[in-house]
Amino acid sequence: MKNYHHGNLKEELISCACAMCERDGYTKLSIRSLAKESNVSQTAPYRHFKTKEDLYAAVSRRGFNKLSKAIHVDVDKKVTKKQIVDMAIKYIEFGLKNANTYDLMLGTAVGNFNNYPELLESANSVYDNFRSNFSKLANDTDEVIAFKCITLWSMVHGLVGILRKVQVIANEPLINPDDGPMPSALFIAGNLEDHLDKVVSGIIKN
Amino acid sequence: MKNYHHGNLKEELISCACAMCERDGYTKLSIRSLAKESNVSQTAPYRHFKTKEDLYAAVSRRGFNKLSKAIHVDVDKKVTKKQIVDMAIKYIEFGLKNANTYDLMLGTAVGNFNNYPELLESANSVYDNFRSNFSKLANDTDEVIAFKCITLWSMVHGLVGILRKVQVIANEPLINPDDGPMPSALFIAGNLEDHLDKVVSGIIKN
DNA sequence: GGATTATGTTAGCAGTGTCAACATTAAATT
DNA sequence: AATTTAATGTTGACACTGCTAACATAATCC
Repeated sequence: MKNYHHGNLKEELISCACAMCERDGYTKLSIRSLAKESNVSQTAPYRHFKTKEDLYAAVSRRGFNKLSKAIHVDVDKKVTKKQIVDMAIKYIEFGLKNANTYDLMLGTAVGNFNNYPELLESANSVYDNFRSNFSKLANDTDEVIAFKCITLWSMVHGLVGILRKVQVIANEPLINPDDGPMPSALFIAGNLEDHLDKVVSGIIKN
Repeated sequence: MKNYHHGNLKEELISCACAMCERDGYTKLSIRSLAKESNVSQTAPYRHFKTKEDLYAAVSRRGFNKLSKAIHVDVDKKVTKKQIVDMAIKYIEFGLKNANTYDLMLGTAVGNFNNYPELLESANSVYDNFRSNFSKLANDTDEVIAFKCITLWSMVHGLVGILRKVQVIANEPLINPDDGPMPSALFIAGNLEDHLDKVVSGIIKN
């Protein structure tokens, strides 16, 4: 046999898993189907991921890295309120455009991030975007900044979850139920900027 | 055999499933383990739930009913801002105290609530608490009320999710990582009232 | 009371996570 | 360079899962 050893299987597995996760949702992602889609034997992935949670962690990490890049704002000293609102919108857009992956990232499939230092690092880098921006907005103590971060992060995280549910649950006329989640989300996102602006105003007055 | 027919199996299955769901998480809840725990054959539950999603929907519905009761405020005409903040705190407490069930309710395990009219009704009743309170707080149009509801719901939903992640991700000193999620949540919840107050203030100024 | 329906059981399929045993290649050591 | 060792692949197997079909029993309806 020529390529008994693949050479770059781990990378290929992760890429493939990321694609499958976003395509079908992480619950449909199985190690066996991943192996099949990658043209290796059923148990080959176990050489690189001891458990399914390990695989989840790897996919999740990619997601956090992507999210971190998506919301990053490159600024030197001062940050304006508008830039924070922009970051919030970028975050929400990521969550809606990568809904399946986002579910994995912020869900409970990976129980404890402490078991996956690299994942923890990537998730931290998302948080650092929040902290960095808020610290450049005003001269607050670390504790106040942390509270602001948690509050805004909760807001945008909640919006990602609720915007996907609300058209089903609330049955409100402001969202067209015939549309998929994306159109309605974009619709709201357009008007949401004002709301986020008000919310952020409330937060930074702390 | 005496009791070949159980008589009240569906109810018992749902109760048992709710307990198992909250105890082990909905991902660990299997129809077969549920059957075993209920002392019936493996496939007996299928007489009452055609698919696993049907079972999820039943458990989720119980959760929404419980949540709806938990956040309900009985008022006649006027609602104060404090009462809205109270409702928000009650919501967050529910989400943290029933974390596993909450994951099921607000997650994607039940894909489309429209397939489960009773579940939809129960979820709607939660939303109605928000709407009812906001409509008694100010004289807004339906559209404005809807936006306020979505904003606040997102806030509290997000907090439920983030408060459980943040002690791991953010590594902030304000939360003791040795504590379980409940103590840290309660700690934050104590100080959170002020923050929620400000957020609600921002929302109702719309 | 007999037919129909509801509700239970047993047997079995395909798919899953995971492990053990084995095969082959790459890397490290002497 | 040869040999040992480690890394990485395969096959086979076990227990568990969702789900269906075929059958058994009990409750209900005419």
